[in-house]
Amino acid sequence: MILELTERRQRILKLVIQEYIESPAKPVASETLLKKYQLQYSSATIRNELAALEDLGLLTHLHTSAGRIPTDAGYRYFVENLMDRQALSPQEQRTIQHQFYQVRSELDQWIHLAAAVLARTAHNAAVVTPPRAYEVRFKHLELIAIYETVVLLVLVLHDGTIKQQSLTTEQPNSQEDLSNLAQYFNQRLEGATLDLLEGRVTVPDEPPLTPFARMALDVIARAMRQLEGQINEALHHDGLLEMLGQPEFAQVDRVKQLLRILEQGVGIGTLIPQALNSEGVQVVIGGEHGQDTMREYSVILSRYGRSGEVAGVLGVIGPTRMPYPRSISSVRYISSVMSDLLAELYGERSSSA
Amino acid sequence: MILELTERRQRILKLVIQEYIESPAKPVASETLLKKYQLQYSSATIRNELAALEDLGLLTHLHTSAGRIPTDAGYRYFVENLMDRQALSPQEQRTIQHQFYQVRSELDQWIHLAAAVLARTAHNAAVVTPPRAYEVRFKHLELIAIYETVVLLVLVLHDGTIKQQSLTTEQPNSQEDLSNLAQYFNQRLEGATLDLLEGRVTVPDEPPLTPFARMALDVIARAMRQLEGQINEALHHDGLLEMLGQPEFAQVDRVKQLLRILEQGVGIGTLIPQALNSEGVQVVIGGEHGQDTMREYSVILSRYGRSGEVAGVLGVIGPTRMPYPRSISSVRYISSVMSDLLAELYGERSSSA
DNA sequence: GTTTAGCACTCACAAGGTAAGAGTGCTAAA
DNA sequence: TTTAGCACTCTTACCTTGTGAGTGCTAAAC
Repeated sequence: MILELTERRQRILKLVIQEYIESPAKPVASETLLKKYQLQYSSATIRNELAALEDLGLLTHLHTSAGRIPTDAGYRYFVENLMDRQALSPQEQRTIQHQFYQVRSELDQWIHLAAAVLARTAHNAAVVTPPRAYEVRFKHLELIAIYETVVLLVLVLHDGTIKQQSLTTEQPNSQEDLSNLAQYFNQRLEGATLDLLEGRVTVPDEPPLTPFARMALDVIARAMRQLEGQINEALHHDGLLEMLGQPEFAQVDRVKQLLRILEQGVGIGTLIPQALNSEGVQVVIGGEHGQDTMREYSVILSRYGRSGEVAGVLGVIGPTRMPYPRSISSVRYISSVMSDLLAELYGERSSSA
Repeated sequence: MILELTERRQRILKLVIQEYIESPAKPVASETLLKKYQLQYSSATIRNELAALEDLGLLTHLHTSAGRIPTDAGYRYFVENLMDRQALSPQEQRTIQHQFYQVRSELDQWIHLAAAVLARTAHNAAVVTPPRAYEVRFKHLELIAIYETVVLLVLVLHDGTIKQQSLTTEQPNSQEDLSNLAQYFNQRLEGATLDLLEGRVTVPDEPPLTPFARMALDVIARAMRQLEGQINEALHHDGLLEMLGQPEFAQVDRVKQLLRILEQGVGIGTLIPQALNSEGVQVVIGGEHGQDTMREYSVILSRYGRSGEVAGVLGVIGPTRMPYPRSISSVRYISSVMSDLLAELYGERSSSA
């Protein structure tokens, strides 16, 4: 649906939305607009225009004598046509760069930092999935004798994901035997995908695997299988506290809803794989995608890393009344920073944003 | 302070507290007690006794014509003297055992499962710290070439903790060189504490470390230093959603308080190291320990694992009005299950509870 | 001395009623 | 097309009142 709006209507719509976002959440009255932004026409004219915008479905009313609030369509129009697309200030960019620089070598801190920084920058809740390769591939195995009959298996995958498992054996193991076995696996399995594992180590003309080696292989296969479909489960979030001050969350029911979205991925489950395969920043406003759970929330997501290689998703979740320009800039900028980090780690195949 | 209460007063106090916990959070009236528990004395007598218990500081009033609610001291008396110390039902124990059995070899899942199970069993928020050794000791190092000049360093500590770091070098590295260096470190550093690291690898009559080896050693030292004081930061929690239905959290401010406790460790920071060095289940009711933040919350903590060896802390946090018997049983049982898991992993030095 | 019936008293809470204020929508004139 | 003016609507805050729950006290009963 393409809407042709007169310049004046565009201007008024934009002001209503900006005012509503900053007020915060107070319905916007014609008189307020007139006074605050010194418009050239009277409040009656503004009222006429507001009524027109309401007929177009971009604004609504809570009751006859209340000011206007934007509809989902109104926000959508704002995001696509009216919004000032300003980047984060150089000062903020430097601060963020600096924070990431400090943890650049600590892979397990990345997503925590990303979520924390994003939440604080966008003033909303943030979600981040860890970077994962499109395909799960074996990289390295380590077997460490922890205690006579207990072995710690550390599996490193091609994208840097690490899984640790413990194995209990009948007989005591020497570290030497374990290291040899690990080396054997490392030589044979380098780069293997899940379906290649078996074939690489069980070759017709060779002695079969020992029971322990068989067990280890099974554990590796199971771990890799588990990681294949795990994107949603690994959703990390931050910034809940940031949001609870907002008027939308004055009643606890709303907080519960939000928790279900953030902790259990209800409602954003489908959006994440979608964002992983898209370019640029995705904005979903309210119930646009037919998700009833999300009717009162907006989600701004972006992939970081490179599609098909190692990549993850990060984004912001908040009430539909959210500062879109700032949120979008934040998501865009932080995803570019994360992309650069990944590029550094996996070689310069990726390009900087 | 030792309080001598007549049997009747004890009985009434116990009923008031149980009723208040289950009502939920409704002040308890004399008439209610009489009807619901068919006491042998009249409501007037009960009122006299209630007034006496109030004089002793075990109960209070919100206003003259309101029923009684317990004070912190009342809860304390209840927990120490009146509570029925029932264990979890065999059925529940089996379910919990079963859940832990399923992830017994996946170390990184333990604390997630523990928090989830504890929260659901105790119907409150749960906190769990990962198992950590009293002393941080080197166990194993792995250096993996990820990309020409990028190396993934995987450090395994003696307690099973894994840290991953990336290193960037000037020159490309061969996996063979890396493996050799790792092996060299593994031989020299086995079991070394932080202050021994340096001495083990820089021996007077040997060639000095290569720049890369020096860098790796620094990273190891930094990681170990970081882990030394990290108990609080690693606090994992679950069950927030579980609690929001309770009347205590009807207003969002309370939710914010709770979040600050769970996410930032405000108010429980000191309790955790304390629990780590104590035997048995610790119960802190309301502001007993002078923590103003915690005035309206109770904490039930227990160590799991063995003091001085590998151990962690788990527990329950809720409003002072919490089902103490059940929470305490849950914490006790799950800490014993976790202790058993640890014992299995690190040998039979620990005893089952 | 302990228990209990009886009753006055207190306080929270809900219901109803009113007034004030914000803001629209419409009309008619500019 | 714009705008002044005003009636109308609806929310919100505030008060008032009534009701019910529940205590605390007193005086009689056990």
